[in-house]
Amino acid sequence: MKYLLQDLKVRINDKVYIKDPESSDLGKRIIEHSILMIHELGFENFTFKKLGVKIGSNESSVYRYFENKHKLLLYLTSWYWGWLEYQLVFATNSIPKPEQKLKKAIEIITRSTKQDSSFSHINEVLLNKIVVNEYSKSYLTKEVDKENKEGYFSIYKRLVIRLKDMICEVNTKYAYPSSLASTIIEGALHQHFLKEHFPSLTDCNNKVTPSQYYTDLVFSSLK
Amino acid sequence: MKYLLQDLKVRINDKVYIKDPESSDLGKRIIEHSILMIHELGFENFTFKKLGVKIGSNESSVYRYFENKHKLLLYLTSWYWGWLEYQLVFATNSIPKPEQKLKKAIEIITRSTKQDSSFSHINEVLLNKIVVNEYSKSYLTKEVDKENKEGYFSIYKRLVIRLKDMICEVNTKYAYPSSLASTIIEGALHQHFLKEHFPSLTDCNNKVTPSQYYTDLVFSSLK
DNA sequence: TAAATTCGATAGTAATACTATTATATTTGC
DNA sequence: GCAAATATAATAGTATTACTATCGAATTTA
Repeated sequence: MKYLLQDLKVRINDKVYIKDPESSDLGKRIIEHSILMIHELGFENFTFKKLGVKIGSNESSVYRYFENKHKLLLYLTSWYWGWLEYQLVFATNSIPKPEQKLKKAIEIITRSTKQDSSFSHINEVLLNKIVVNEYSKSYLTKEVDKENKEGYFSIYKRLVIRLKDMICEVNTKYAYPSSLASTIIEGALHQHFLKEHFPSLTDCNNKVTPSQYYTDLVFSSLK
Repeated sequence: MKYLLQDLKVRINDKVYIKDPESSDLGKRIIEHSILMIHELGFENFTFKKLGVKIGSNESSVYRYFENKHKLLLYLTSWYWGWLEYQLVFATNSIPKPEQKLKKAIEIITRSTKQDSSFSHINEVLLNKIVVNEYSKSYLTKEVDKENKEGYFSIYKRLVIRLKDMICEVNTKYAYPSSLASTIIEGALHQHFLKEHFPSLTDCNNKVTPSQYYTDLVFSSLK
């Protein structure tokens, strides 16, 4: 799978970038180092100027790829959700039983990324941490409806709906499949965050994973 | 209850402000209009300069009350959680049966605020919307551990733990009471957001409330 | 009534988030 | 192999943000 993923290009709404960062060496360096720097500094303290210095290039060159850092965040998180969707489909495709399929899906979605493919310029482990810490900021804005209409969140939405469909396959009668799916995906990020920063607000720790919690939660509800 | 709440002063960690905004007329105007303006402009576009103009005062005067807008957000959200905690305790105190008590608690926590006390300078309806849209930004920062140590999130944590305790009273054996409690509180905000901006990702709408969804979720898990 | 506090006004700084221009370097198309 | 097109680096500049500092007038309090 590692090798398959290597050649996979996640297709991202071309309105989030001005010039496709996959199309040049500089573009790839922008992606690579923006992941490292956003992880290191946090999104608020990250600037294109600092990124320019880091990649031995110029602020204005970065602006040729992305309109602003918000669009860059949309690019990175879209890439992450696309990558996760691929993993989800790949891992669950061949499972015939709905229960087992859903169980696997929950596992894929709620686990924290442990290793990156270490070939490409994208470090998935750090990108996962960025999503935990920064994803909400990409939609908790005044522009969310406009950007949603333009399709900036379509990969994420597709992922939630895939999970919803799997829930429905297990129990057609369940009344809240969409809410449950969105709860799992968004909630898993939150539990990972709590584990790191507010351990008293979660039961997840070294021994108990978010996967276990959500598996229990989901199958109790669908029973 | 309305009248009781009027006189209730939510006690907020005094490190979040430089000068207690409750201690002066200007301070109260700062709180009142920052709620209106953050709701209107969103947190990112809100500045102390704009606030100064709105309250017919000066940027530098606002800085005498709050170090920066992040601290102001911490103040507002702490106030909200303190207010909600009061409502929770008030409404559940006299209920003897653990199941009914928890049911009521879920209702209080997951409902959207429908009316404000309309006496004080704080508009709870708008503040609730601010919490839905902005609360995550108060802790998804690089300073979260430091600020957590200084007690900036203690009211919120106390609320989660109260809910956790109620969950435990219903079922002592349940393995994930803290995670479930944090899921309800954070997840309810998320479902309200989805209802407004991503209706395809939730089952909540005019007819189905987050309260119903979470009540079902919780009691299924605790069965 | 003196002292202390509060507030409004003004000024100033460093950083951010861009935009514009130009010269050079590299790629590509013929 | 050369001209044209494109990409990049460097520089400069602007508006806004997020503050800090100072000062004098008004108000409160002791």
